[in-house]
Amino acid sequence: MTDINTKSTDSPTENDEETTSPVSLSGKHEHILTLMELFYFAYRDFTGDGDEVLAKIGYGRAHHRVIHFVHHYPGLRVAELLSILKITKQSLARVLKQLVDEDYITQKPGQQDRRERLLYTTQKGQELATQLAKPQINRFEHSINQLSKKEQETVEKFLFSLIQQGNRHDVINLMAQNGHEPYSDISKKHSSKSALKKK
Amino acid sequence: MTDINTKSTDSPTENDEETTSPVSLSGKHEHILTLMELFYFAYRDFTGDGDEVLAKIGYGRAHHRVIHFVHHYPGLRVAELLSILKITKQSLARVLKQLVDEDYITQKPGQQDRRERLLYTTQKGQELATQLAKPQINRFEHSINQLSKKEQETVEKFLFSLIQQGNRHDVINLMAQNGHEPYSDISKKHSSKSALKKK
DNA sequence: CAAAATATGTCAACATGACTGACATAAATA
DNA sequence: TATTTATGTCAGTCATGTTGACATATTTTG
Repeated sequence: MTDINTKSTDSPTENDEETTSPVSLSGKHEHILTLMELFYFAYRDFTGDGDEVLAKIGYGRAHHRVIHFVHHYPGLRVAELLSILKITKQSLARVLKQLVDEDYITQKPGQQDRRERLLYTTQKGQELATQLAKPQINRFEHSINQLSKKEQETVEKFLFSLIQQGNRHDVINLMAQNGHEPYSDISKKHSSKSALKKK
Repeated sequence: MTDINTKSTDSPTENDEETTSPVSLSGKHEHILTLMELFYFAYRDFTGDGDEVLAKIGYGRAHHRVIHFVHHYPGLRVAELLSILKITKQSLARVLKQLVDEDYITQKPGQQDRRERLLYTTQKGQELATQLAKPQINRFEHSINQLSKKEQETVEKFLFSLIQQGNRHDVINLMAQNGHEPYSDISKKHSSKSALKKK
């Protein structure tokens, strides 16, 4: 009941047998749903940022993600990348192979464990990574600059807390590689048995 | 310079011809990059929430998105859905057809404009929508509950500001259908020529 | 040291969900 | 009446995800 669509007259007058009562049954969580949608819209536009550049070289968003993480975490192992992206080996192999073949990424055996193939961006890869990152960084910079330091921390805390419990250690460990301090509550104990970290 | 990977000994000693200097050349925007990654990880886990339920009925995330928006905005027009999802008609048609055929969604001609096919969830569709929403709502609720009212507004403002300029009106107009007030700065003027709103 | 475990790569086959571009219909509008 | 609009549909293609099996090199373990 109660009509919603200010837009097109809605309120199915006839043949409303099985349609729902227009207004959000979700009423109770209306505010949360709205926030979820803002999150969705933000991500939708965020991921679109690199598309033009990618299209020019025949790459997709999967390539973008790979090159981003390899660029930001040089020496990343394949297993770590898989854990970050949460896709299958085969899925990664396809895009990674292209990136390696086309000289955006190189692989080097680890020194301690020579089974590992540590990933690095080449000069060419760095240039691409930088180009792809530009619009996304701008987007985030504009948004974050409208916030106070304290507010920025709030956002950071919020985003971190949205991450699946079991994945937070991995994220912390990953980011620690670039000198980042842990996040609030989580980093109290644990820190070993991560799916990301080495052995 | 400066070594990064605490993990596996990195620092490519030999054959480091074209690999990059390990540490983030991105140094300047290190903090922004980290925030972007948190955003990515949060979204990654958020979207995974419905997977089990979806798998049981042979649906994918595309179905989830469609049923979510139709459920939350009963009477949605196809054109609005296309504008929300930013995919092509054919892409939408495929999943929408399945949802209609399998009685999760029904279509009714608009009263004013009978060319329109207003979308509504059926009883069955509502149940599915509710089930799919549950884990995501829980995720957001937990996170948002850790914040003060003021902090919640900060997060909302931040997410909204991440949305592409040209798309913000559409989002506002869409959400207004469920009685939501505009967001901060943006809603000063404009409000007509939206890609979403009716004629 | 031999056996088991690990890190990675690869192959074949397949599913989902995007895309393009063309064309059709019904209904609203100029 | 002619045009535009909202929607649907067809054919074909591509990007990216999946499974499961198997191969190789290397490290770790009993």
